[in-house]
Amino acid sequence: MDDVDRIVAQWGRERPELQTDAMAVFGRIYRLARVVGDRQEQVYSGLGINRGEFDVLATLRRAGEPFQLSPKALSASLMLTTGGMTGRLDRLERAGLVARSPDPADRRGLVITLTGRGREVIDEAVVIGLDAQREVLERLPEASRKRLSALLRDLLAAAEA
Amino acid sequence: MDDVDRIVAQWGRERPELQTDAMAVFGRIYRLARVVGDRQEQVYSGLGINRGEFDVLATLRRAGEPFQLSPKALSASLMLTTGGMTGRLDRLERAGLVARSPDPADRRGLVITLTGRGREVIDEAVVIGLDAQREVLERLPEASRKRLSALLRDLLAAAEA
DNA sequence: ACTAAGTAGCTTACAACTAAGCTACTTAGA
DNA sequence: TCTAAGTAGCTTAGTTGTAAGCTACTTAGT
Repeated sequence: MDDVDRIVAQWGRERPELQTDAMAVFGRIYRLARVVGDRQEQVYSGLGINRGEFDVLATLRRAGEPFQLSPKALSASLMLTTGGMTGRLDRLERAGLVARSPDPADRRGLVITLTGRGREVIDEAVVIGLDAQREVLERLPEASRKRLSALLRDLLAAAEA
Repeated sequence: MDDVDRIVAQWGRERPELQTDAMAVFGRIYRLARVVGDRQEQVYSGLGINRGEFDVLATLRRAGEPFQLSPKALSASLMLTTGGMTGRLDRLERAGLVARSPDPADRRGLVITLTGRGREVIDEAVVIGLDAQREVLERLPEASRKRLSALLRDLLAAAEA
């Protein structure tokens, strides 16, 4: 009987005709996103970045050598408006973790490059962030983790359909 | 092969030593929270409220007759600072969905009451919000939904431990 | 009964986002 | 080869949150 069970039980008492199964599933998804997200925020703060900035650095890092993407590609990948991306890049540039340079192929555009320091920070951050996630996930037995992973994949596909 | 699979594969190429299982699980949880959350935001907007305001109204409604709670109880229940709750209550009061009145038992405190209009709005909102969630969840077979629900419950317990 | 500590709600300052609109540049079509 | 439409990144205004600190009130310990 956790908080979500209590919420569902309250609705069951107040509105007995309601079909509340979906509420339990998504209620727990929202809480997990918040609780684990806050935890990641904490571990990243030790490196002077927040979760949004982590996501930018990680996207550049994952792209592989030479760790370059346009602001447009970054904002599309992170589902962020271009205005929001401008702000994140301002902060990251000020911190010396990325550099802006003109796109040689398109004078409207910029190229964002991970600096050496930026690469050090993200290479460290991804390890401690994963550790924080594993610390939670590994409390479930291996078989449960496998099943959960497969089911979440199906559910995300359903949500994006 | 969805977006999350692609992200995990990119990390596997760039940092082959990384243990990426947890990333797939929580990456999908974050996306689900965002995608389904945005969807709920949309359906509530037809009633003139957003998701945060829905949560306040829902907490009052679930409490049962006479649909009253203190701002403190609301902010604790929704994991919100008291300043944030002041803002939400300002908007809801302006919209005529809740009323503030002095707490007769504690002169520091207030009692927030759902108005008649507030009750109409939340009783409608909870139905259409649940419909939006069910529309996603019911694309999974019954057995999967049951297993997923149980696994998410275990994972949330692990995250909050 | 008094005082010190705690609590309730609000205010202020600040952070980080979106939406809309701007300028500069690119590209597709007559 | 112009020109109209589209795109890139930025700016501004508005939204919603947090953190910290305030006043007013309550409560626990002497």
